[in-house]
Amino acid sequence: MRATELFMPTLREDPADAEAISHKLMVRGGFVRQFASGIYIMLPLGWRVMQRILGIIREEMTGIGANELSMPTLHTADVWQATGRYDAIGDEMFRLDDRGGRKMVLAMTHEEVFAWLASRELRSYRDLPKIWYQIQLKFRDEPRPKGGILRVREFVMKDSYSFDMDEAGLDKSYEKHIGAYDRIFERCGIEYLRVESDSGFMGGAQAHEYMAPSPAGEDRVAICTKCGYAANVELARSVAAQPAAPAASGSAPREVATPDQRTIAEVSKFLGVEPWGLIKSLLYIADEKPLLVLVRGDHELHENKLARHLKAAVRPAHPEEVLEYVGAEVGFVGPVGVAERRVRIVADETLRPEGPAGPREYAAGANKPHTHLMGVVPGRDFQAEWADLREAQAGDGCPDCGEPLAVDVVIEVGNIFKLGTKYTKPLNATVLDESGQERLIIMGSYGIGPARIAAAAVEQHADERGIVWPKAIAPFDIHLVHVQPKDELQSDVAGKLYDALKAEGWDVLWDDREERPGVKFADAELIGCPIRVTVGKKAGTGVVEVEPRGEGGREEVAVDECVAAVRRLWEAAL
RNA sequence: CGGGACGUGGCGCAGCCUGGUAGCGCACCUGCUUUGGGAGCAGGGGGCCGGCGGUUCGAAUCCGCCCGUCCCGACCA
Repeated sequence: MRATELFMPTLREDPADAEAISHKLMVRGGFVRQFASGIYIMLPLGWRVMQRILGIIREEMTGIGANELSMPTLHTADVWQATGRYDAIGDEMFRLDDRGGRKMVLAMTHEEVFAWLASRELRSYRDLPKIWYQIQLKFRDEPRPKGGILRVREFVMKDSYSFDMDEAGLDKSYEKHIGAYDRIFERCGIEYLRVESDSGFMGGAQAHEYMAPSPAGEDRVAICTKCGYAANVELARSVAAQPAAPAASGSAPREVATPDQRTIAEVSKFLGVEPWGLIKSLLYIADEKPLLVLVRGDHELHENKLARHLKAAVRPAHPEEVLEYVGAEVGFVGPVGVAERRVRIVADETLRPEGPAGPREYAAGANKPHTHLMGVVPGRDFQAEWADLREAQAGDGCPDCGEPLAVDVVIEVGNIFKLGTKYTKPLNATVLDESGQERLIIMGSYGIGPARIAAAAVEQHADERGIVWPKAIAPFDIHLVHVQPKDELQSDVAGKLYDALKAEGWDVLWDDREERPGVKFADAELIGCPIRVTVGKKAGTGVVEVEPRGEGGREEVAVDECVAAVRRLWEAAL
């Protein structure tokens, strides 16, 4: 394509409201424009990248026998009411009424509609297994869109759904998706991890997320480089790294005055006790009842783990509630004596007294103003229920092999869930088995965010000049910079090269604009096509330049050898 | 939802504190020159200063409310 025919609005400066590298570069490079908060326009370059990614996805989905179809994005509320999600999901769902007053929603995801279709069309075990997928818009009224294209309110998703007779069939469909997904992310040229994840409100047994490491990400994963354990920190298990607190002495807890010492850091310093010798006591509200949550002082509570343990939504208590329920202000809360106030106590496993090291003693808040207790022994001075509540930290031991874990910041680019009958049951999606028995279909659901793949690719492959696209998903394969379009000789060479390169099957962007050379070079580096061919002043002597976008130098080649030189660079490109 | 910031030609910003009817760079249009790293000169077009209300002789500027956008946290298949 000729640049003079292409809508390619590049910007010299970073947009003021962009923070993430991918956001800045995709706006500057003329790939996307923001329409409203969390709602983006895909410009021609951005849309080409999307199509490349979708092409790879389609090939790999076809490869596992999946069928593409297209579902509505405007749903009647009834299917969502049937599965209970109409009420379970709050403001994140866009809701509207039709002219007759019927409740409608914009699709956040499509389990309901796929299960509805399955319930009407799949009748026999002979119809299974099936994998259906679509590439379709999703709408989510995110409380806080951010990171440009990373967290938005309307976005394209590839979502597929598997339908099987039994768990064994589901396992196979799940494995097929793992294979396809591994190949998709590999082919797209991004670095990724497959990690264990929380099945969240999707429900279901097993779930993994595909994560692309990037500082622009919003999730954290714990990974073990030795044995391969990898999990989202919202469920990652780990072995606390820091040493245990002192062994319990026989004496009862004693009060110490700690004027104005509220935080772990303050109390630790004031009492001369390391953070891991403290108990962090956090008052939460679950089901409108108070709940004291305990973790060791050097640990962080992960609220999802708490919520999962309780099977209830939780929120931190307000300061007034803390005062009301435990009788002390925030900073002086502790576990001793709160059970008598009918406050339930849940404590992290690390504090459990039955460990190999036996009971330990800690310092904790005394539930009295400006006072802490020392020598508090879990199990003796207070009782609690035990659960894994703490967030895995870098340096913790791997739960499987004990090696230190690393924690990476990542962008979620895909996920896979074993759903079971969570959606087929309420929508009554059944088939008859060999014996004529009605059986619920076992379902799985599998998503990929193509725009997030693009953003992750930019995050992972960019330099100070612009984007360095992996070759499989670049908007064009070759950027043909025609330095002097008015020069007839150059035009002749550029035109011939354009045809020759296209004839080899490459997509070529021919920059035939009347622009200064500097502008063209800068745009080429910003847009980031894998290979640049420059037709300039030496074209008269039959010489042009070829250059890969990443590291690697520029070389001069004869016009006749240009295609071969490009092919060599193309093979070497990521 | 809690905290913070911002809103002035298409883009990036100054002006606001100390009220007097809007400016800079880039982009855009015309002409000439220039042409291998975001050109030069000359001329030109474009802004109800986010909205509403208030104070004032007079508001981009002061006050109030609202809207929008971004960032941190919470939240989030």
